[in-house]
Amino acid sequence: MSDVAREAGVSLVTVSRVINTPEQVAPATRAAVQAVVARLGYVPNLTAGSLATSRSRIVAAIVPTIANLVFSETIEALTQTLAEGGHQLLVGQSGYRAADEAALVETFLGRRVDGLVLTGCHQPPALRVRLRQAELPVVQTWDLPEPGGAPVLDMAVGFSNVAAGAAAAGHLLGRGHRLLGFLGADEDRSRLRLQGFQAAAAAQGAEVLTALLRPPATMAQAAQRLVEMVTRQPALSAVFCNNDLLATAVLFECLRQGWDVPRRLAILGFGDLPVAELAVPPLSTVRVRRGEIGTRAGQLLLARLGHGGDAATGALAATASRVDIGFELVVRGST
Amino acid sequence: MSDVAREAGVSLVTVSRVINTPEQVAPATRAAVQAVVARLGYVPNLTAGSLATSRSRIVAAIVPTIANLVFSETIEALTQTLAEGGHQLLVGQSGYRAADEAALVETFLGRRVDGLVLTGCHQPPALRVRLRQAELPVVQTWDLPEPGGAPVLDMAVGFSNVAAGAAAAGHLLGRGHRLLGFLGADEDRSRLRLQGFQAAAAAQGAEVLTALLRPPATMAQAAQRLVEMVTRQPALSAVFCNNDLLATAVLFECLRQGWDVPRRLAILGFGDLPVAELAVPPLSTVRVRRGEIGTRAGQLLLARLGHGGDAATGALAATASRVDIGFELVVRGST
DNA sequence: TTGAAAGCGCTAACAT
DNA sequence: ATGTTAGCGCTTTCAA
Repeated sequence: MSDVAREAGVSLVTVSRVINTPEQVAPATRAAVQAVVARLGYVPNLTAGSLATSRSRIVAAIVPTIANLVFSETIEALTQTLAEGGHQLLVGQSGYRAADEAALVETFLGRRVDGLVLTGCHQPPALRVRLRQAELPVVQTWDLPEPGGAPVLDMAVGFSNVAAGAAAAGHLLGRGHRLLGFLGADEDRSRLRLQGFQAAAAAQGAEVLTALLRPPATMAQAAQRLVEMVTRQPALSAVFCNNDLLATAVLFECLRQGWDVPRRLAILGFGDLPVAELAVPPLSTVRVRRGEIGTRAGQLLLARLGHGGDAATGALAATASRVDIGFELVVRGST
Repeated sequence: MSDVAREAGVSLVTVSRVINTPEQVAPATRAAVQAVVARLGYVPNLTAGSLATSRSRIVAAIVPTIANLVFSETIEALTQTLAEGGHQLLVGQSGYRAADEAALVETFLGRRVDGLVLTGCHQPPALRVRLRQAELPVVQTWDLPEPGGAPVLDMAVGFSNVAAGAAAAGHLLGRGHRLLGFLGADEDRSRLRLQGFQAAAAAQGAEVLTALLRPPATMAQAAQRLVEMVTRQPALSAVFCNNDLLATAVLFECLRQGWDVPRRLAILGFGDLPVAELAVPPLSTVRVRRGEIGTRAGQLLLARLGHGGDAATGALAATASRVDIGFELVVRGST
């Protein structure tokens, strides 16, 4: 920067202003400095800027894994939204392990990230305390705290997985099924859906067979567990798969076994991934707007970080800091 | 840090050493400092550290989109590998747009990232120059430069997409098909495969019908274009889909149309995603070890950044800086 | 084994 | 509209 200043015959601050607040610099001076910047190929050091302003323009997100369309679409939208606000995204993967999540948070705090996006709302107490005292904008995503549970840490975007599970059961019960299967990964959100699913089934005196797969749940596991379930309990007539990919695996397995879908076995998926609509028969599923979770999370953060916002806007954002994006039951041919 | 130093009765440097090179500090001092660190909940500011050392411990990666299993699995492995070496990953999405890619590179250069991972090896000349003069470790991934094309910028991990396309055609031709279909997104890697595919077909006097979908290619587009192709050219007996998801869409469409797979239409996929093996019939496909691309890219960077490496190791890494991970034709029931 | 001094490259606050 | 001064929080000499 001092090279540029010298060559342009101005001081350091002027160069700084040309880069950050060009409108504050006289057009002639600005043009001269910009010419030197271009000629020298000068790239401002954002690290130094961050140190001076104590704002990194970096946001971190922690997801269980990025190799799952469910999360990657959220991250895609988040990256996009943040980029529009001039922020970059640092990604961390917890692998569904709480210890890894805590370690990642620690690293990100060290980087002085401007905000943090977490997956889920069931952080261990120690981590909750840590985040509180860090006074860092935090958005919890994907689940929303259930009444009576731990409150929102700061901001949250998601929906009630318990309600989604209940809606899934409601649909299948409405179709006359009395023995339901539940196939999902053994992780937070899936268990919440199971909770709602079981409660709704129990309320109508129906039974639920459960298969929780070790995360990350694979399609092969799903197909195998399905066959086991049906073999052991031939009365099983409907299964709720906690992810459309698992549902697709189950659908193919039925094709292989010669089981008619939905007559022999009804299949309900989750997520409404592209495959759901195109499958034969098309999959009934619970639609969740994954991208919107990322977009809203990004917007909440940007608002908090004072993008085009005065105090009033900040206050507004604060009131709306718990966003329920809901879910939608999409009934197609598989149920 | 000065709070810690004062409380522990030592100087700043000592605290710094306890954090970065604890073995250089006397055990008693070390323990005392660590106790204060814990008590105060001190988190070292990595931004300040980066400024002082001019090493950010951040690597950036640019992919077309993260919401595609093809790339997200690479990113997953890369994140993992880098994390083991104490580096974090900043992600950027180009959306298949060269201008966005260049803008992202500029931002990342400003962050003084320690390394950069790019998708593809067909960067525009201006960007190539920029990267050269930045003297930044760069890994190009997914394609490897073809002989006669632009050389590797610095390091590369990938395979020959042209050869993969040729292998795909070779397989279908060997099955006796004379009129082949090609279904893929209109983007670099897909076009390279098309190139190899067409060349191999032409060499045996076979014809190729091409459908290039605007990226990101959707399953719905694929199903629709397939029907168009088959309707117009009933002699079409085999189609190479440039992604197993597109192949799955095509497979379902055949089921819907009542076209037997592989007898009426043979389907060859690309990638060997989990769905390929479980589909009915299981999809023949071209297997690419997506995770390994990320792992190897991460290893190349860490080696270059001097992890456990002396000059000799650095030299070794330099010689092996073009890694061909190959591909593998997996023949299953769909061809 | 520990410490003092001098930056890293930038920006905030206050001049002018 | 532009400049001066004083840091941001750490690490790197070099010295003790």
